[in-house]
Amino acid sequence: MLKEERQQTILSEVELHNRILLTDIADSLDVSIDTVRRDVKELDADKKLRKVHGGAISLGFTTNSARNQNIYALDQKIIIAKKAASMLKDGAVIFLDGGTTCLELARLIPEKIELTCFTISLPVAMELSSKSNVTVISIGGQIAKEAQISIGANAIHNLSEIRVDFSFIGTGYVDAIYGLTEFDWDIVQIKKAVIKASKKTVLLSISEKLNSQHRYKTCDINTINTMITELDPDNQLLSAFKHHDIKIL
Amino acid sequence: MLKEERQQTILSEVELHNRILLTDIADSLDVSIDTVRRDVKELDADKKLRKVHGGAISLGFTTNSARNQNIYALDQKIIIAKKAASMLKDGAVIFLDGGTTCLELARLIPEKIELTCFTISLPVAMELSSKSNVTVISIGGQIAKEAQISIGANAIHNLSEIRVDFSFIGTGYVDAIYGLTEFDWDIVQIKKAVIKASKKTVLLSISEKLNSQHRYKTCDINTINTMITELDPDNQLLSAFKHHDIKIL
DNA sequence: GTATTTTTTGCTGTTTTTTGCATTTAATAT
DNA sequence: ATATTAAATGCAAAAAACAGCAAAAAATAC
Repeated sequence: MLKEERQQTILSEVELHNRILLTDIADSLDVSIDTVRRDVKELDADKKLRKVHGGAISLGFTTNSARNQNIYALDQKIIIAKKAASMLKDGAVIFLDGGTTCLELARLIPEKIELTCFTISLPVAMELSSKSNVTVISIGGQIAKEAQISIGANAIHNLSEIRVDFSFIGTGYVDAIYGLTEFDWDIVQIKKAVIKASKKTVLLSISEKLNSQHRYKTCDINTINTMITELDPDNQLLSAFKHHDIKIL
Repeated sequence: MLKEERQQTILSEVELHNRILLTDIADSLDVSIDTVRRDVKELDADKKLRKVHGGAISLGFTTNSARNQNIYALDQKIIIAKKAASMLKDGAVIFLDGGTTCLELARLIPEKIELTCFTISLPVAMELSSKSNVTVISIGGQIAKEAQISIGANAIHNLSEIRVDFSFIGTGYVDAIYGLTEFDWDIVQIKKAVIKASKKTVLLSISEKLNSQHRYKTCDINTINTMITELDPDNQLLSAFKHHDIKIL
């Protein structure tokens, strides 16, 4: 690999993630840390990025508004994603659901944690593919157009052959009594398969969805091991869930 | 070989692959490294490319790989995609490979043709999911980060369980004698599985890739049933392929 | 046609650049 | 404070660039 090419890669990684670790780059480019250090030093001298202890950060760190599309309740979802990210342990094997909250989580996965991540979501897989520390495995199947996730018998079968440490899932509706419910039958089947394939299931949901239900049931609320909302765990709105054996973050 | 001719070759190689190594060029053109060095030096002085230590880089090469929006030779790829789209029949079951040419084909699939489309490519699957007339099935597997396609044993296994009418594939390099070759071993394995899963295989390749080889072989040229380039089928450059049992579009 | 000049090309030895490793020094975390 | 991690430094091997030279090829002159 050419030196110039390598530096370009480093630069685009920095632009993409706003910050990088030298060790990550060295690993993903398969060169020594010294080489990366020297590259970053040069790029810093050329004012292409800013070198910091252990890594580098993008110059235009503030003006990264391009990505901020119109995701509903993005701020809340980022809060949730950050809480969820704090649960990630090095070497873990996890599953990520579709939906904008899980997509935020994918974006916020720390660069220093090695993960193996299964997903049924095309956007999540795309996002994760830019992370050198994450091994991404896409679950194939028929694509549900709206949600851009794999569904159907094939996806369910594929899920039946794995077992992950944690799955992070979203839901259409959640209620302390009725549990997790969905508008869509196919989605329910997939989520059931996901839960079955997980040692622990983590529900990510904005507080607006609390105390709502719909026609098809995914699972009882007890099936969920951890529930994450944007609220403080002591918030009154969550009290109904505290009677169950659910950890609230 | 004429000097002009050689420099033209170097230039198109750079454009095609974004970067070249001087040693590779010297090897493939069968001239000394010094000659290539001098050529590249001249081309650099003429601002046709950028010379770097050990090789040269295309001027339009800014961001590394997958995420750069300006697709090289887009016009030619659109011509190819249009020709390929004309092969599509209502009710067909097809496979689409990764790569920018196949992505163009995905974009150009007519709205009035009902299709079932398998793919290993995340961007292709995303693109197709916006088309109401196409049933999309994603082939799961480990995601190759650069190419954003599913690779590995799981993907190959999944492919072994399907059989499509047509597969549209790209290739890194193609030659009338050496057949289809790639830079990457994993990619070769996947492509082999794709070909096996297809009744007919259609190769999409811009003409610049003709008469080029690399280290790992995907298949003989005879394996391909139809070959589509941006050129007129009668073009001289394609004559070497006419001796084989290949339909040229 | 031949002779001469110019250009091109490949080779040789030398210099420079790049890279990885080991060691020391500095910074950060616990 | 101590342990851990990153940075700086010097060094050596490998690769690439460079300069100069001579043979070959092409262009030009005679």
